[in-house]
Amino acid sequence: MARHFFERGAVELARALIGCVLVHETPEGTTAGRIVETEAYDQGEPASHSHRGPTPRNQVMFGPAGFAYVYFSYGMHWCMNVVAGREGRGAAVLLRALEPVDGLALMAQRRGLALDAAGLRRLCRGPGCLTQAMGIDQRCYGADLAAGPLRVLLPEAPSRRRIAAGPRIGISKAQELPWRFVLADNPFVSGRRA
DNA sequence: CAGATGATGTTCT
DNA sequence: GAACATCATCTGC
Repeated sequence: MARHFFERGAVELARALIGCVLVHETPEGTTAGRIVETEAYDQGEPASHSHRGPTPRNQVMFGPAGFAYVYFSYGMHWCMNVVAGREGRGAAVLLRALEPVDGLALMAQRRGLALDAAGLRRLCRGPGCLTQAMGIDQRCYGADLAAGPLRVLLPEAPSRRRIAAGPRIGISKAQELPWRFVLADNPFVSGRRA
């Protein structure tokens, strides 16, 4: 994926990433998933980690677009963002769910799930779940998503995308913004559909 | 199905 | 001390 693809505002990038494929090559094997749910975060609204300016944790959000912002959530889970916007703007897109595409056995092993219908649906449903399935953690902080072992690809066969927007999940501020995007009617999205 | 709750560590006030 | 961009598991419909 060319750098140019990522260089736009978080809301626009959140829509554009729906249907793209996230790949991670590790010594254990390769996993890949189609992005079916995203959320936009920008320094101009109070729900964003970048709202109060750069800190050691969020500094990559203020750098150039197309790099990974990975943070530790609730003492248990890793969450992954794609940095958006121009350098100096704290903007990023949270990946909330993937449709598993490749390396399903490795994903199931990392998640401790069986590869039956129920396990398959839960493999990458939720921001903490998809990072566990893909083997994403603090080592991926700042990773270049345009080229490298963790990267974003355009879909091989771009399907017609019906994208629905709604309020973001799990936040207490700026709840009115419809900055969550899902691939409509996709069974792998987390939470509610809209 | 919906709603409540505990586990757990980092960051900020 | 509180808040937190979560998840699995429990309860009661």
